[in-house]
Amino acid sequence: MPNADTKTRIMDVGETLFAERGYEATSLRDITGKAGANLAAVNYHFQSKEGLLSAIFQRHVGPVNRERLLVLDAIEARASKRPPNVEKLIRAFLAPAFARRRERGADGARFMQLAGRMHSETNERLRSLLLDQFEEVAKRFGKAFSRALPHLARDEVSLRVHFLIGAMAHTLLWSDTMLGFESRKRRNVEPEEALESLVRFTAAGMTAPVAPRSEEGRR
Amino acid sequence: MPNADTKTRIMDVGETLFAERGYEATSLRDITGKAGANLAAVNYHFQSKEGLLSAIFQRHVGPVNRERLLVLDAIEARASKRPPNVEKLIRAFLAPAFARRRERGADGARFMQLAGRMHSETNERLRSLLLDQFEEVAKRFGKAFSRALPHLARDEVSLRVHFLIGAMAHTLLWSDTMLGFESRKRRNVEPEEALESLVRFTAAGMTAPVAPRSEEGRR
DNA sequence: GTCTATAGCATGATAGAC
DNA sequence: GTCTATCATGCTATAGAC
Repeated sequence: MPNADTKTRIMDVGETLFAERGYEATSLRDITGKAGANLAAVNYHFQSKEGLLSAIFQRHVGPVNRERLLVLDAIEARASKRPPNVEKLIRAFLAPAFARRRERGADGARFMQLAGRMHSETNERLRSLLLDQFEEVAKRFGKAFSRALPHLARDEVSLRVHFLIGAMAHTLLWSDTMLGFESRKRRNVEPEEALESLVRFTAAGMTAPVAPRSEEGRR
Repeated sequence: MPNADTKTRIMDVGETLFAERGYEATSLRDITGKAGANLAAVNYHFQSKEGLLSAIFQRHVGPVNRERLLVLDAIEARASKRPPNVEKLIRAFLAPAFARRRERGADGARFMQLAGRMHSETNERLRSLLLDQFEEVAKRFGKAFSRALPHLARDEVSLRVHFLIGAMAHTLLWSDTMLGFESRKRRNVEPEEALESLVRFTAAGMTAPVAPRSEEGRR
């Protein structure tokens, strides 16, 4: 959308470059140059580089997280007393992010990549951008997974949720340019295909038995 | 080790800062300052900032990947004709990285974090640093997983390996300062505990049935 | 092998005209 | 709201003395 107003154009380009190269590796000059805007416009509209990232991130993550919570509401209303189904919980968590990609085309793909990247961001200030946005989702889904997996220790559930998030973040970041693991050939992965496969994988992982199948495989 | 020679001190500090803040966010001045070395020393010993990262990375990843391949050799020798056991393959891939942490203490923990971070590096030049080092491991383990999961399509195996790597990378990056998913309380996770849990999770994921349990959970 | 000094350029941010 | 010009600082890298 090269005809959008300056503020939007900056956000669009910023989204692309932050997603492709990362926050630190992208300069405001890169962004304003590509957006056909003046360098000073970033500070005028967003106060700072961090402000720009924040605005970009919230544009997508707000709707995605609202959708996640809506689906979770529906699941809990239907399950009411019984513990919720793990695969449904996982799908409620993952599908809205992948759906946004389908709905928004290139825009959505860029957001997915940026979101994946933010999960490995360790800068405290940038990280709290992400954590603030996820506070309610984290709390609600954490509780739901604990209820759905009552036989697991709390810490074990927490670990497994981290694995789920890691697998998701990696998929969001790379599914556009995924490399074959054996050869280095690139291939694109359809978001729907990646989602279905990821749900299967993580649902099996979350519900895995606590006691290892055999304790001799250790060597 | 504040008494090591300059070259080693630079590598140690570089490892710490690259792991904590990322490559782009760390300057050579940060490194040489903390290492009590001269700014020019980096270029003298390592030619460039990239050269330093490369040296740091190879110091650990070489031994880890050699160990991975040794264990894989043993598994394939024992299984010979039959397809190898998936959980053993996973353990062969994951355990050497976690073992290095146990053996090397703080050094190993820093390396784990750096390694986790490299998996979400998209800079082509830095990324090929990682891919070059992993070429043989990727090829051998890719083949082994395909043999161990003959009922799955090649692309499905490849996707699942990516999920495995994503879960691993996230765990390597965060296990030192893992946040509870519900509350934001930090807690440290013992590497052994994380490894065992990760193996269980990913073994279940890799061996998950292809056909979804029920196709109505879609909504 | 280590130092100082500096080249040469990029950075985020802002002041102030229009 | 957009521009130019510029500040102050940071960056990687190198030349050359010791």
